[in-house]
Amino acid sequence: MTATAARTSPRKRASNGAARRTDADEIGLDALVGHAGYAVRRFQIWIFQDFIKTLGNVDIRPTQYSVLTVIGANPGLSQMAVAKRLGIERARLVHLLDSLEQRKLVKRIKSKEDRRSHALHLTAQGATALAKFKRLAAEHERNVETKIGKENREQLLRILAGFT
Amino acid sequence: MTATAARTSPRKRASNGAARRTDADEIGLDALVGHAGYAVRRFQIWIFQDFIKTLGNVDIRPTQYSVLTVIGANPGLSQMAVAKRLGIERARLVHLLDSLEQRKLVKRIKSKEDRRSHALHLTAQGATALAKFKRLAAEHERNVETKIGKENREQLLRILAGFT
DNA sequence: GGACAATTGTTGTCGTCAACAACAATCTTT
DNA sequence: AAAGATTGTTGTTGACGACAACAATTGTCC
Repeated sequence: MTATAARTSPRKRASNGAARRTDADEIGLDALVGHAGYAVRRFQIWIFQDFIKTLGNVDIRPTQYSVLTVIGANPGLSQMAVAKRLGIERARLVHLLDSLEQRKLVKRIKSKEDRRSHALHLTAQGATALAKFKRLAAEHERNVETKIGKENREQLLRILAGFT
Repeated sequence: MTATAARTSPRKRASNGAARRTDADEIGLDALVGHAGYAVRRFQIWIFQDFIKTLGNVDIRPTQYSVLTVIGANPGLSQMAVAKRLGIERARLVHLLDSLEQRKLVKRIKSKEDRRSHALHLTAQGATALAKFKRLAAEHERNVETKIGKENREQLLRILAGFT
């Protein structure tokens, strides 16, 4: 069946169909090449791994970094606003903030205007920490440049600017 | 409340620091803009959601599609080879194949050459199903084109070709 | 030829993450 | 005042990546 040139063929392919190139890397992807989603996914995994490794000493993951950055740039936002801006669920943000608050990087201040919501702020410690994180994140960004090239990275940012 | 210009202050920022632009979308991202990882992540989420929605009727997710595609293009591969080629863990592939085998799309054939390994093949049903999946995937790919533009999509594929 | 290391598929655990659903407290609307 | 919407919270589910351990089998090395 399929593309198997079975039986009498000189190329080793057993009748049960076990191909003998298991270890080699010449495995075709067929339709997968040309799928943007596949390439983007693989690249996203690589980029996150590099981010996690580069910020490994300070133990900050990409999502945590994005939360800290938004709060730092917009002090006083509510959890709902941060979640909506970053495209994460408010249920998920609760745990993220629990962690960041335990580490004394962020504080929740009960709003007097809307007693349902919390105003989010960096602590003093959080502000200085974020400055360090940003330096490491810039280092990570240079790794990306090295990987795909300076112009390619800029083109990528232009192409995907609408998703930020 | 939200847009309420609170009490006497002209500029809305209470003493507790609750900013009054919770619902609006003019929230700065500061350092996040310029981070390739953030843009790529957001784009990847969008693209996967569109894929899942477009292939929703046939209940096929991106990872499942990639496995079927590779097996279809390279019949007889071992699980190890497929896992390595797609960059997924062989432990994870076990569950994926369990599901696909239950749905009669894939079959594991015990290899006689290496009795540890399984030769992976599409079933006849799996082959015809994959043809349908590919048509739907092509439709999804057109959605991507519509979203970011034809040339941008092609540039993206060129830039990220090294990760496939 | 036989001990030892490596590989393959499998099972299991852990942590991240998206998607929902439900809930109490609190606004908003009418 | 009553009904509806919003905010933060808790919980569940499932996909996914990363590890670790294991039995069966193969490869290697002496």
